[in-house]
Amino acid sequence: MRLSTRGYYGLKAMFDLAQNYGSHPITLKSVAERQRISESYLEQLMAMLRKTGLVKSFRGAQGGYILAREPARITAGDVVRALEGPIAPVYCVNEEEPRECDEVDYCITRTVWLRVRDGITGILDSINLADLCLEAEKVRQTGRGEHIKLNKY
Amino acid sequence: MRLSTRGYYGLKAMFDLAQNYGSHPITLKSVAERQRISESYLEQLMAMLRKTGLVKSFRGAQGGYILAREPARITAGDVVRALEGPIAPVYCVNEEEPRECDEVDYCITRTVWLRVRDGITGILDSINLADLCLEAEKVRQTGRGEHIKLNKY
DNA sequence: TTTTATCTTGAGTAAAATACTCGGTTTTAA
DNA sequence: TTAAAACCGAGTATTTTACTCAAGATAAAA
Ligand code: FES
Ligand code: FES
Repeated sequence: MRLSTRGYYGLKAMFDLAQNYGSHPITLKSVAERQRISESYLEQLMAMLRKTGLVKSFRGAQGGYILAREPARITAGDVVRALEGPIAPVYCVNEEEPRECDEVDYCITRTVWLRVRDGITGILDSINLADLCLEAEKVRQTGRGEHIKLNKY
Repeated sequence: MRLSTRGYYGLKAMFDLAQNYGSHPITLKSVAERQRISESYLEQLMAMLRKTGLVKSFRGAQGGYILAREPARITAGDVVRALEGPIAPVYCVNEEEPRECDEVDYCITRTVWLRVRDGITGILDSINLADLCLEAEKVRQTGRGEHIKLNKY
């Protein structure tokens, strides 16, 4: 029940861009450094994010990446779907092309995965990048107190 | 964001045992047939379920498996954890041994995964095998109407 | 115009995880 | 005694993950 590092790194990168939203393009290199992601790996992720229209890129010197729209209009769900494909704990409840077992009689368990999927998507779709920036701002002001508390896990 | 087939098959198998709860031990072979799981693969899964104390086994002729306790006291979360390990969409929010990134400053994204994890565990822990049996019973009585509706996905 | 910073593309790959299979051993009810 | 089961350990093909690398395209700046 694990996300790959694509979603993990990807959300970090998008959050980084969100925090720099409104200024000049941000270079992949600087994102990679701040977020401690391999530069060449992040290249691939950014390519996916660009292809799905979540970021815009500018080539050449002074180039870089910016969010394709306001942080408030990009959700964590958008990012995860761009990098990991449709959300589905198991094949038969895939968001896009669900496949069914042969024997419907024995598919009661499917309702479990359906509920799990809807739980996940509900949460991911309810969080946008502006929320995260706001939270970061709060953490910065309270001297990270709040964040430390979260780290009890 | 996908479960492996272990959790998928495992829940099916446990549901099968739950439906036969109270009678004689059920052979692995018959579970495998009904649920269309490879017999030798299911062997491994049952071994894991036995080691975590969710099922009891009886060897020899007329042997088989039974649930180790009432269906109402076994949750989907128990089954998934037994087969896939602690639930964690990303490493740093692992239920058991969370690892943190080096830079707490950039860990706002962690709160997302934390919420996702709690969403998943909340759902999985709230569903027990007796619930599923009840649902199956309902489906059987209403001629599967309800189940078909769910399959719109 | 040349240089340099940057994105872009495609190919390649090592390691891990997945989803199994198989053959043999042990146990136990009939 | 026999046959039906669980048990065990090893092996393996395939897929996925998590990268790396090198060459090319583009555009701003010198
Ligand atoms: S449709 Fe997937 S469990 Fe049956
Ligand atoms: S602790 Fe995992 S994203 Fe920072």
